[in-house]
Amino acid sequence: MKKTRYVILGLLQEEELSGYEIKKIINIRMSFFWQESFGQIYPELSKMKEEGLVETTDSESSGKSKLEKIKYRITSLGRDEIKQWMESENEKDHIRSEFLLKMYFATDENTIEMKKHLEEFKQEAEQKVFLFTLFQQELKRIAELHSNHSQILKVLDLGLRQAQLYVEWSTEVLEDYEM
Amino acid sequence: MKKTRYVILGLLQEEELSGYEIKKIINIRMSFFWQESFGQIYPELSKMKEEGLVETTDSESSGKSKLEKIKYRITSLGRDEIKQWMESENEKDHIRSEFLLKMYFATDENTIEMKKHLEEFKQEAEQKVFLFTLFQQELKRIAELHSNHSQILKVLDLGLRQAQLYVEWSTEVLEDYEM
DNA sequence: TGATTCATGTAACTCGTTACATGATTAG
DNA sequence: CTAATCATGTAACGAGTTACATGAATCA
Repeated sequence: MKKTRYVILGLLQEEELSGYEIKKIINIRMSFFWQESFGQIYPELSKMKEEGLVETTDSESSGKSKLEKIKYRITSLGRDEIKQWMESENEKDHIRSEFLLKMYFATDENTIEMKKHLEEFKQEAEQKVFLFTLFQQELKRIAELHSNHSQILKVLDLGLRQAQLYVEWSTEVLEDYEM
Repeated sequence: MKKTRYVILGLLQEEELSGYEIKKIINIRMSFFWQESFGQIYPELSKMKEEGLVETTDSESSGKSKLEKIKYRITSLGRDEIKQWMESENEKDHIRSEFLLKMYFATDENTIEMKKHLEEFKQEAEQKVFLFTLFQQELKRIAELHSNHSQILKVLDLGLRQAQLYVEWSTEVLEDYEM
């Protein structure tokens, strides 16, 4: 079952956001366990507005900008919806890693290519370690502002440790390849 | 782009298998980084047979059984196809964890539910640690038989360590909840 | 004997990505 | 001034799941 609405409602719980901003946040902060595309987000926002789960904030206050940035706000109906979801059973995780699939099937004939894939995998993991560390420090600084920052920090902590594991593992495998 | 054919070809590299067996192997051994459904596997096998990437082994040798179990064998064309794939760029990983999504959005109001979800998550991770350990021991025993067992062991090792990380992390978070 | 598992396959449907169209704004 | 980014939206397509149908074999 489609979960797009819950990601959106979850983010709107904290602050008013536009579709574009929602996409950006998912991309940057949630990419290690979730992803959504514009083709899902925009239609879902319209649908949820019709259903009364969100509403648009008609803040044309700063009249200078003609850039049509539509900010959404969660309604109490929306809060009910997300609360109900929170209590529901979780769907089984869905994971697909083409790299691990190749790794699993690789033979002696593929050593050269696999080394390349491994190095790329390692680099990506290092990137993630870097980004997560940054984001973590930023969140810790402003931990008082929002009520659920401690939750986000916990998820982030898992993401960081997972990325670190990936770095360690790929380093080990690469060393093994050199011998 | 659809990857079903590569999983199938990868498994057929090692041994002759039926569609049902392919599904089972993916479910048990590869579930932490890949999944496929019957609705993908069976049509893909037919298509690949037409394309000449696989062929059926008409072994009606043991005439007693009428159970129509169709075993597939990889052809040299199929081996070319998988080799080409091995050299190609990897698609970005695709991951969806409804549990982590809930964790990310949880507030004080959801503490009771989240504890339940956390315990379930922990249990599943413990199950994985158990299963991966078993499978690893079995593979190590027969490591000589197949050429690419060392690769599988490496992937399995990552899966195991990841599952262990999940157990540690959820234990910590649960302890945090108790206070 | 009846339930469960083994085994193959298809059709309908939902989900999700990609490509495209449009136009404003900002950075170099 | 031009490229990149911001911003919204839709249509078409492809991927993937689920439900169903069928029937043999095994287990209790």
